[in-house]
Amino acid sequence: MAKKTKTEIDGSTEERIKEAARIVFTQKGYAATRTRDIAEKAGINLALLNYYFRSKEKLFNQVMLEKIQQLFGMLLPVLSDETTKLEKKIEMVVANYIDMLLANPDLPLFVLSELRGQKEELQKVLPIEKIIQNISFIKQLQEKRPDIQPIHFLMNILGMTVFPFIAMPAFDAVGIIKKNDFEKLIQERKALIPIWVKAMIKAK
Amino acid sequence: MAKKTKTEIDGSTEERIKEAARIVFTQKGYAATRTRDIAEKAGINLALLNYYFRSKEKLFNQVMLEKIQQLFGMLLPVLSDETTKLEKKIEMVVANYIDMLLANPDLPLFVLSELRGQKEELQKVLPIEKIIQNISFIKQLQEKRPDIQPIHFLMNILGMTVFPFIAMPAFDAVGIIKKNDFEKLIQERKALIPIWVKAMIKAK
DNA sequence: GTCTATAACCTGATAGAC
DNA sequence: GTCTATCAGGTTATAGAC
Repeated sequence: MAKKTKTEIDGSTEERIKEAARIVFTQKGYAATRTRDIAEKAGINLALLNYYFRSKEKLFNQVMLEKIQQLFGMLLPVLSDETTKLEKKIEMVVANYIDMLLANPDLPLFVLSELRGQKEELQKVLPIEKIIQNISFIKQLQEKRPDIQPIHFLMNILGMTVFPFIAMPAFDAVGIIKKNDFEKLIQERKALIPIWVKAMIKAK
Repeated sequence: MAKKTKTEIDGSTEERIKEAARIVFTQKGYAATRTRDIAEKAGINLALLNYYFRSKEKLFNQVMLEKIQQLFGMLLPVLSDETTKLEKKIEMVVANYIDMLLANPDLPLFVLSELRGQKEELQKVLPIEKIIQNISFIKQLQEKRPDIQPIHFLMNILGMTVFPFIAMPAFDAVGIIKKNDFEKLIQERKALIPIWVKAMIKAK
């Protein structure tokens, strides 16, 4: 049996570079990332990175579009399902989101910070008008609480779910949460947030 | 009357540089900021920046320490006051925080993203042990809900309050919120969040 | 496709005149 | 204190050999 090449083990060179780019970009951000770091992590030479992706910026844009979809793309299918009732939707969104974030803890901070000043990017990826209206989630909220803009509840759900991941580096640095306890805390929140949100919706 | 110099109008040169640094660093982050941009914004020469602050990093650290205190420093006095009862504390924290954030909308995203991987910084500034225990806010929460870790409620308050500011660039880019409507929305939340939090604390 | 060597550029920092 | 000019180092991107 012939000895396997790196490519056979880890996938195509192009994909290896992209995977390295995902890791380095999300950890350090665009400006602080050096293409040399990506090349080294991918186990290839710097010239090869440019051979495949032409430039740092083009490589970044590919990664960024993926990450944006990863962060926002999951919301729509759940929120717009007509057959699921409001309470169930809240549970599903929170549970799905938390699972995804536990697998990608630095995703939100990366996307949201790299998004400052780059307005064009998002609008290409997401069908905006459809999100705001026609999402049954919004209608369901309006039926229950016509006196409060549905966007408030969406922000509350996202805030309570996503914020711990954004603040984790700070909370960890300050010693409020040891990194080991974090996942336990987040798992507790998976059950608690839906309870809280339902109470919020009823609150007068 | 003699013509006024720039310094007389805008404050000392050192302070003008620092103010320019605050703006540029918070908008673009450390890595993406060029000292030339700061110098230009301050209306001085690049050499002068180094004359006053020795290096980009030293200037950044000064700004960063300020911003950390601005973001976290306000919490303790309110949360640890023994004479204020829980409900009132919640109202005060939310109202004070929102006012501060409206005046510094990109503060949270800046601090939280620059904090990745820099653990030392925070611990110097904040007396951590005192925060976690001995804060009457924590005790008050434990009395009402001994079955839930107080940190959950702290995260909920901060999440609901801070998250809109972190996500605003994204929400704006995607067209969910026009920038003009943002402040109105935030002002609504100033009254709503305390109501929601109180409902959350009662929820079973 | 992959490498080495290098070009072209940019950025932080300093030297030295005023 | 403030400026101009420049250095030293690092970074992206490409040329050219294999």
